[in-house]
Amino acid sequence: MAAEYSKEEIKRIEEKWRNEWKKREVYKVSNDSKKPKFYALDMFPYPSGAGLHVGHPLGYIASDIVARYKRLKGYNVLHPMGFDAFGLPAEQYAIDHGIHPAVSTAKNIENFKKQLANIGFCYDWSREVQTCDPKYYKWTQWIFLQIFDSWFNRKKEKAERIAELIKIFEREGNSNHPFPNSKFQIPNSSKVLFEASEWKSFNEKTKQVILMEYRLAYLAFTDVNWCEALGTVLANDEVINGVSYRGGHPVVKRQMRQWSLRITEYAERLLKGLNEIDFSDSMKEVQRNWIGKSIGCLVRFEVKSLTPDPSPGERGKKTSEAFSLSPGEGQGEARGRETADKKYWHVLKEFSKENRKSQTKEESILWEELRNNNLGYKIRRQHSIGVFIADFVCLDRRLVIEVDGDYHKQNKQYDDARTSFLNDEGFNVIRFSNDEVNNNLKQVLSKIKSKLDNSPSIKSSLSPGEGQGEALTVFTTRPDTIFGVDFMVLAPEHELVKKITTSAQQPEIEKYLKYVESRSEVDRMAEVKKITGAFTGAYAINPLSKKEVPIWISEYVLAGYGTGAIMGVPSGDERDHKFAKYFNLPITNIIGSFYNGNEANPTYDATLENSDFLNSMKMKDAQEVVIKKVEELGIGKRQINYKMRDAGWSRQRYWGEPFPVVFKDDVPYAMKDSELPLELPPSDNFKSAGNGEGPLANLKGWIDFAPNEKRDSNTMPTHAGAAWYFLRYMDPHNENAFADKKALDYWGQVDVYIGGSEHAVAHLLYSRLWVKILHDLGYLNFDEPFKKLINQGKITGDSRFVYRLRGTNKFVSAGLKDQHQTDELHVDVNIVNGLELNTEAFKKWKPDFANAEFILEDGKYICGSAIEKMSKSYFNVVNPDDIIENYGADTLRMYEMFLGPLEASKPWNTNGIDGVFKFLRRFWNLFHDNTGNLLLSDEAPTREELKVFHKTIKKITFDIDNYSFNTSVSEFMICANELTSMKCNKRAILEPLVVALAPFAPHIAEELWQKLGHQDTIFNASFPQHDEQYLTESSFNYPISINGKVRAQMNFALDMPKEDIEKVVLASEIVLKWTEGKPPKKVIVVQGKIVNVVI
RNA sequence: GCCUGAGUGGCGGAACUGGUAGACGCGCACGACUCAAAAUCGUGUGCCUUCGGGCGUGCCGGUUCGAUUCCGGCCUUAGGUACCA
Repeated sequence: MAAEYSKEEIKRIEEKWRNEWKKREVYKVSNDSKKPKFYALDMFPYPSGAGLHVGHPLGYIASDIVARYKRLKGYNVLHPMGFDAFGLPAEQYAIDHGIHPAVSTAKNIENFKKQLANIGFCYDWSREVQTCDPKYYKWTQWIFLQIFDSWFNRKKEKAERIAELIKIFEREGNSNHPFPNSKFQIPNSSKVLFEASEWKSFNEKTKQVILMEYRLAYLAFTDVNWCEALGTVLANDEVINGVSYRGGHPVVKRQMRQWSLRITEYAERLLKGLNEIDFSDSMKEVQRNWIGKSIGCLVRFEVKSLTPDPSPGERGKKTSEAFSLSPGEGQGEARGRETADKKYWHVLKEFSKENRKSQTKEESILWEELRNNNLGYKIRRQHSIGVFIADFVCLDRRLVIEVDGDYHKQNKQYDDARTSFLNDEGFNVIRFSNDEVNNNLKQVLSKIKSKLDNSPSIKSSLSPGEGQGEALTVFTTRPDTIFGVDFMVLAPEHELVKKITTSAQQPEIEKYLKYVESRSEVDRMAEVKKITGAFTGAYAINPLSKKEVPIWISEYVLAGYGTGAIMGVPSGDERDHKFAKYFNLPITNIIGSFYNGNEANPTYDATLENSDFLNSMKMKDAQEVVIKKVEELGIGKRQINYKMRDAGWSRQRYWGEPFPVVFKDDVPYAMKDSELPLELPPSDNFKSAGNGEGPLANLKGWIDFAPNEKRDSNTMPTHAGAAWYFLRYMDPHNENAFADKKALDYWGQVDVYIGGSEHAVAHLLYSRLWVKILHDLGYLNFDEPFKKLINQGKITGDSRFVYRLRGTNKFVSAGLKDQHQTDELHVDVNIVNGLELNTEAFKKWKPDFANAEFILEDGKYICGSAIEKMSKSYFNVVNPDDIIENYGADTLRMYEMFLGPLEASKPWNTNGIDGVFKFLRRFWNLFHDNTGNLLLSDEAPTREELKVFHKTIKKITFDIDNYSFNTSVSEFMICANELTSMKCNKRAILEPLVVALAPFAPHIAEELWQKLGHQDTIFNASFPQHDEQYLTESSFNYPISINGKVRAQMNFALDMPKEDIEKVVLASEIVLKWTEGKPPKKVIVVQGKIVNVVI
């Protein structure tokens, strides 16, 4: 059986083992094993029509090596593969070529699998998943429904079932769990809170609308990125610089009824989770930026030159006898303006004054307890709300506390009317009898306290200006600069703009609003730094300095972030500074010499000036002081904001998962588990149905499938299927659950996940979200999917160019091109050897070039070159199939690893591949004599041979554990070189060495293993372990350096004392030559490392 | 602008917590085999050099007996991100 490692032999070996592995089911993985588990996962590919180029398998090879290595190390290894098979390109292809996405997708998958098979991966194909398979997406839909059936309990910071929420509403209303979206109000009401009794009185639809506001998957009108050309909505991360990431079509903002995932509720947990997982710094940073947490402060500014035109109308009609309700007495300032009906304010004020003077005994008792922040809340008494005067009220928590005199007892009807009015105004009412106050004051107070504690603070939930007078609330991360506020800026869309604009400024504001409206997202992106704006005519009063500053509107303030309003601090903020300069607004310097008059300085280090009580304070310290101050004054509070928005989850597309819901009376209801999957109906019309409806709307019978019952015409984004596929691999054929609990618990987290960094935000965040939700609902015992993530670098292409003389069919060699007028053309890298063009192949390459003529240099045509991304249009694509054809899969695998660190991006250059091929041949030859016959010796290896072996195993084990594959390939080469020069053919060395090589070059290893006489696959063997005893040395060759430069080497025993070494070194000829006999300044001896003589 | 990486021979890249810079491979040069070429094998290969040595890890400076490695300041480059207050 003579054989050399030739092209034909490689083909034979590789094909043989691919078949044999399949036949013997070598890579089938059991869920039932006593071994420790290891889960090595690749990002599953989207099966594009273009097929694989050499860049694609890079990560797959790395994970394959890890998987095989871990298996040899005694782990039960899950290493699956599947396809992210729903998606836009297949659908676009269908529209362009009339081929159904299911057909083209299946064909592409077939092709991918063939290409992958050639490389010899150890995937357990019996676990393959395809996201477009109804058996798979049944569970994508099912998980979606679990999310739909969940809400986020902020108190517990976790998801819970909607049934749980309904119980809470039935018990206590929503005061402990206000709407996640502070702008939402109960339908047909302006209220944001409701009582248990009210919940019960709501009709079904109202209840459903309210519940929708809590669901983690919800349907709502949202601002979406609408791409007219693609006829669909795109997620924020699918829009780049105002155009679609695929195709580069313009994208505009538009309001549409869309499914969204309430990922914002998980912002903090997604952020915290990053600390527990092993992702690269840059990857974590990208996610942190995306989540965009900023800590700051809300501050309310009163609007001054407001001439309100209150329209009490309805309210005024309600009982006017109300004025005389509560007898009372006391002092107190007139803050009622904010809640009182403006028309009656002057009357109410008088009543309040009167009342305070004649307080009941019980009221006095309670007031003593409530006043001066005794409960931690600011309580006012005899405060007018609308046309009523409340006994006590906490404005921030919107709670009215009343002590009923005898009058109320006799008139229950009256109390109800009053409660209902106060509820409408957004207040909760809590009542106590005189008896309770007299006899059980403690309980009364604790009831009040708990009610207050559980009510949301209005400062966080109110939109600026809402409810109370006209005021606007800003969000700032720099409260320390509040004395530097020179103007206010509102987003053009801000609701207060209409209310505060003076008639004089009306035309200007309207003109500006028109301008803003006319600008597309693309325009805005392109001119981000352009300064525009308009003055409203109104002024705001700085709550701390009392300074009046003008209120402007401008595009640079975004409606969607913070409160849509900012305080302009030109000395400290670049944008504010430019704005002030442009519109000639004054600039107050609060940072002294830190401000140079020309540009803003956002420093935190300055000592404040012109800042009243903050003067001579460091900015850093002033931040806390100001936050405390505004909280004390009740005009602001600490606030955390996130940039991240909820994730749009609807696509106006055909080739995706249908939403498993049924609309009745415009309310979506979950389909039953037994009705899943809701299969994608067959269709040949993939064009958008217009009106923002998806292509499914073309199928009228499917959409309106029953009287008064409708389906959703949209489908889910590709992220849906990809958000949980790693769980399905654990138990891919389960028909009763997305995966069996036992399988989920056994496999747990993905131990290593390898894939491209382009999925940093979308896929990885959504996967993390889905896992967190499933964890909260009790399906998983882990809440981060990926323990470790590695981003393989991109392999770039090495392009070649030819230079054509303008207007001719003559091509000039690169070195001479500067002498002519030429056009640069890409040429197929496969017909260029190094830089030298194969001119004959070039003539055959394209008909146009059949008659090409060449101007050569030194008899050769030299091409130009450049590193670019690998792409068909650059003709620089290298197909792995071609490499395998010439060198075999083992060589391809090792060469891809040898190219450089896995995470670095690097250019592909096939030239170096010979080195790896030669190594494998040399390795093969160690086992054979020069006629190709197996020739092994059973003699005991020498100490030198053992040393080489153990050194190699040590290094390779270390390198694989650290994902440093390029250096392990080097180490194998060194080992093969050394053993070759020793002419080592000892079985005791070579047999375990084959096992070590097997993860990298499985085919050759398996063949040699068989030749060594083994029946079973090499992958059931054990990875060799190194033994330190063969590596310990008794002496060391010390480098002797003089003034840090190595001048000589001297061999000393490792246990030789420093002093002795020093003596010998100083006495040596070489050192004497440098010291010229003078005593050295200093001698450093580091045992086992170095000797340094300083002279 | 901001964030995160990276800058080492002709090229891809090594160098563990500061300790012989350039492992391994490609390329190149020379040699062997051959009539010759290819393939293969062997030797050499950071730069300069007056052959003593000098200079060298993007640049400038610092710490140290000793710095690719640590610190400060810059430059270049890749990727991410952006009127986010």
